[in-house]
Amino acid sequence: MSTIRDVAKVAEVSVATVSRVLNNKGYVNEDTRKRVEAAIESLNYKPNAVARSLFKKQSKMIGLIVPDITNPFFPQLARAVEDVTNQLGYTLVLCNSDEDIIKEQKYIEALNQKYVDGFIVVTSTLKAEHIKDLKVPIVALDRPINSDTPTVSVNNYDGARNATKYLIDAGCQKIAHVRGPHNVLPADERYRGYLDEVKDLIWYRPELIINGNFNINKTKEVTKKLLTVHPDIDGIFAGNDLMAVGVIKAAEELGIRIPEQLSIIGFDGITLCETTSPELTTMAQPIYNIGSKAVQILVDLIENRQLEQKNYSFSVDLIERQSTRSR
Amino acid sequence: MSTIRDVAKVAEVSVATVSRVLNNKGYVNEDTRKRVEAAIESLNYKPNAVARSLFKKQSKMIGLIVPDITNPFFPQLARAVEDVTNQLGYTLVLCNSDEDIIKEQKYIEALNQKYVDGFIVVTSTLKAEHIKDLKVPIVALDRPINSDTPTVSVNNYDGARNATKYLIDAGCQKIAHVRGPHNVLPADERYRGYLDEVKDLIWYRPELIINGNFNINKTKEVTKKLLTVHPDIDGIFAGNDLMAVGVIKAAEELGIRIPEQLSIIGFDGITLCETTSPELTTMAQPIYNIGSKAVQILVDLIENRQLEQKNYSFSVDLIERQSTRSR
DNA sequence: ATGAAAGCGCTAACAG
DNA sequence: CTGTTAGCGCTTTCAT
Repeated sequence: MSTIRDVAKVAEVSVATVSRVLNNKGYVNEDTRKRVEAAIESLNYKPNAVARSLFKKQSKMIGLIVPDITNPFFPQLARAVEDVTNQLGYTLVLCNSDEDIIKEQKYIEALNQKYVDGFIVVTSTLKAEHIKDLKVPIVALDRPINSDTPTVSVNNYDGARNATKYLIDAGCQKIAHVRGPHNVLPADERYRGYLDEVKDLIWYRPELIINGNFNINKTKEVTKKLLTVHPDIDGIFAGNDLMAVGVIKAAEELGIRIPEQLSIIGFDGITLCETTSPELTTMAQPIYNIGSKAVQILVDLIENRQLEQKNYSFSVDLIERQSTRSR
Repeated sequence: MSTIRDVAKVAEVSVATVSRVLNNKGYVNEDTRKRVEAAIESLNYKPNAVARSLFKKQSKMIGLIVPDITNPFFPQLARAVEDVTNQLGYTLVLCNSDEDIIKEQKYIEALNQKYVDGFIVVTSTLKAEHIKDLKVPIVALDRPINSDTPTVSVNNYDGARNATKYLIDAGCQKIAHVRGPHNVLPADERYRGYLDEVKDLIWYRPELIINGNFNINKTKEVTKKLLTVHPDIDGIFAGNDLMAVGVIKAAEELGIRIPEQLSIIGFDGITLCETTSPELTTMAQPIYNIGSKAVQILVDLIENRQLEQKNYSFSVDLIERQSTRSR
């Protein structure tokens, strides 16, 4: 590993000059630049990122904190984030928080000590108070932290209304909703969307709403119970795709045919939708765009560029597959 | 952000002493240690990891290079790797290579400049020559690089034999194999296992082996073709779970019932197996253990500990689910 | 047991 | 246009 001094020596200039050509900054004569470049080449010199970090107090790294990369929504997001992070010259540090505030804070602190330049976080536990004296920018993904923190997410309320409407339009006469965990904003919003769409319909009853906790097996259990008590349910809007899978499993075990007897629509648009049988109709988030936008915003913030917009709310698209009757 | 100097000042000692208590190294009087600790506490001092890195030439970070975190095998692996990395006091950098040697090399170089302490790589493209002058340890995961590089993987050959045997024992009379890409060792080994198990059986023919490239849709296509030409195939060993899903899709479209008419067994044991209908029988890798072991080895290497063993080959376990007839 | 000082590799005044 | 130099915050000889 050669250093900037070695290069300087070979090129017969000072380290300052080498630094100038390295960073394309300040005046440097064309000939000496050539010499320096030749020296760099011949020594196969690579600048030391750590030394640079120490001086600049930034590391060209960003931290991504997700609840659990194992949840199939996150790999796609992480992929987008990693791609763009990299394209913009940064390096991605991945952290799994398990929705545990302690872990989140430990990660943030540890990465701060490494001069990480910013964070992208998916969290329901981290609040304004926890990040108030963070000196680097942070952007909230999927779930807002507070109004000061730039957020990129999706219009869950509208998406949920549309999903529900779709089921109604497809002729469903009694539509249930499997909601996600309380106090996870997207789950709450999707619930609200469903409710506002059906609350005035004659068949509506609060018992049609059950909690699947964004979890397949939990959903399977509660759905089996629900379908047993209300065998006339002919449509279910699941608060996410994972829970929609749970609904499929429940229907299967009860011998209910999808979509003939029961239409199911999910939410998120993860690739898992295409591997189930029947394949899942869903309200798809533009997952890649969301991740990508979050990084762009973060890097704008890091590099002190003006943000055109602080919050981005993407809309969600219906993808019709086999789990719903076509209208 | 206070520095070690601030602490020294408050504790009325030299920075050297502070450093000693920080690192629990060298002599330091009990009283002064107390004073220093109090100062650290009162200033809420956190040592600067970058400065430390610069001096020590190591960063307490490790790089994980996988083909694509979006492939459902990798999130589970990444999760294990991240967990253990973290438990051992390191930070994980995630890289998606797309099996592109150029990207792999770019990542390695970039991380080297950050003094990353070691790498865990899943690759079929990286060869000995590419890593020969890497100064930090590297461990190969899932696929070996060369005999010098510690490797943790699974006994693909035996697993494949057992998978095939299982189908035979379950009464299948004509068993096909959907293999993964050539020159990806696990795919080759699984193919070999299948072949050795069936090559002497009277029904065996080379046409029973098709290439699904570890890809769902490709597999669906080739399998449909195969099943059309050979409608008497009653068992398929898919080289991984993803391809097994493709097989399910193919059978579905052809109206072939699983497992009554066709038994399917996959390989890997990803969680996806539990979301399909029918749920997939598979030869499951101990994915978490594999990832975990890889990190342990890597950190042993980083910290100059003697390796008990350089290569680990885990065995693979049959998990019976709904896609195969029970014997 | 403690402190002074050099230096990890780089950048950015500042001088010239 | 180029060089000298002082750090960035930490660790580690080497004295004392």
